Amino acid sequence: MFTKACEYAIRAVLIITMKGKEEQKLSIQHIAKEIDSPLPFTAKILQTLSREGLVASVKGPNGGFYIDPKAKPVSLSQIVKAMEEENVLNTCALGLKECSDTQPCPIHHQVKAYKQKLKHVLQEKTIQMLAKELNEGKTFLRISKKRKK
Amino acid sequence: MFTKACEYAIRAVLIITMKGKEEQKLSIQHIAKEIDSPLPFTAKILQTLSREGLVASVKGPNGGFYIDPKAKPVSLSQIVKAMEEENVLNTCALGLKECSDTQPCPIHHQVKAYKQKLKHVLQEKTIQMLAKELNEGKTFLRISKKRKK
DNA sequence: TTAATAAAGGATATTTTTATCCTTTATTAT
DNA sequence: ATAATAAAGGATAAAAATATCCTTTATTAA
Repeated sequence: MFTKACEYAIRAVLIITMKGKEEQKLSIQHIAKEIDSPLPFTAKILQTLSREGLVASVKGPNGGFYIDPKAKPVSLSQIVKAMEEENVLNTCALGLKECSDTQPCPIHHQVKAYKQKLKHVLQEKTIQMLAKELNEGKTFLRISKKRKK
Repeated sequence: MFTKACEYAIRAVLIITMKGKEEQKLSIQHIAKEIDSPLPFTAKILQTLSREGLVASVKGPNGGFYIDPKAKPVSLSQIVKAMEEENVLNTCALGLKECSDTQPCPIHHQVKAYKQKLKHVLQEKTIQMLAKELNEGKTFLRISKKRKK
């Protein structure tokens, strides 16, 4: 559905939102380990996210990534857009250049409803909402270790 | 959503179903032109589809591709499977190895419904059904030329 | 039986995505 | 000021997807 880059991006912003504070920023190393992603590739993605203003970053000792608590919540679609994948849900499922309600491809109608719903999810769901559910243990980003007896 | 290879595959089988008859088979050239796809790449894809038994083919003069009228209708998911993309709808949207109803990723539930419905569409819709709608002018594979006055 | 035709198959090339490495810049602590 | 640290940025490498080319095999028509 998304590219690896986009998957890592969403996971990274989630971790930064959950664990990054202005007084204790997260390093690339920490983030990559936490989301189990290749470190240098993750660094590139964080560069993009930082440039796009979706995460805050500071260089140097004690530097790293965090979310400005004054900043507006970040929607999933903002991240998808930052990773230049906005068209995942806007292109024809059969790859036709011309495909629309008036000139639909053979599966246009069947696919349309679901694309729209998903688009809505991406627009409405913010990283902050998802981070909350993660904190509450309702959802997961990594395999929850079996607790010792 | 699908790879180019899979898009071409679906479009190719549709064209073969609509226009290919045992007594008048379709050449690779004809198919590639019809679905506006790169010829040699399309040839490769047709090889796969033929090997998987989703289309019939004959070599030599007057050879080409057609659909055996005695064969069972082909579902979209059969094509997707033949192109080895069955997992498009079975993998976690955030790329997690472990993601399930009991250990859901942050967007598992939101995405699940979408994936299931789409999976259902792929299983239920056959190329024959879609070809019928194409023939009836209800759907399109190429830009319909504006008719002259 | 031979020549022509058209798909099958194998090898190779190009492009995009994924991933890595190295140098530069900003920031902090000493 | 200087050294250490950590992200930013640029250049490069590896892998996968897309695309092309050439030879072989099967079939048909002459």
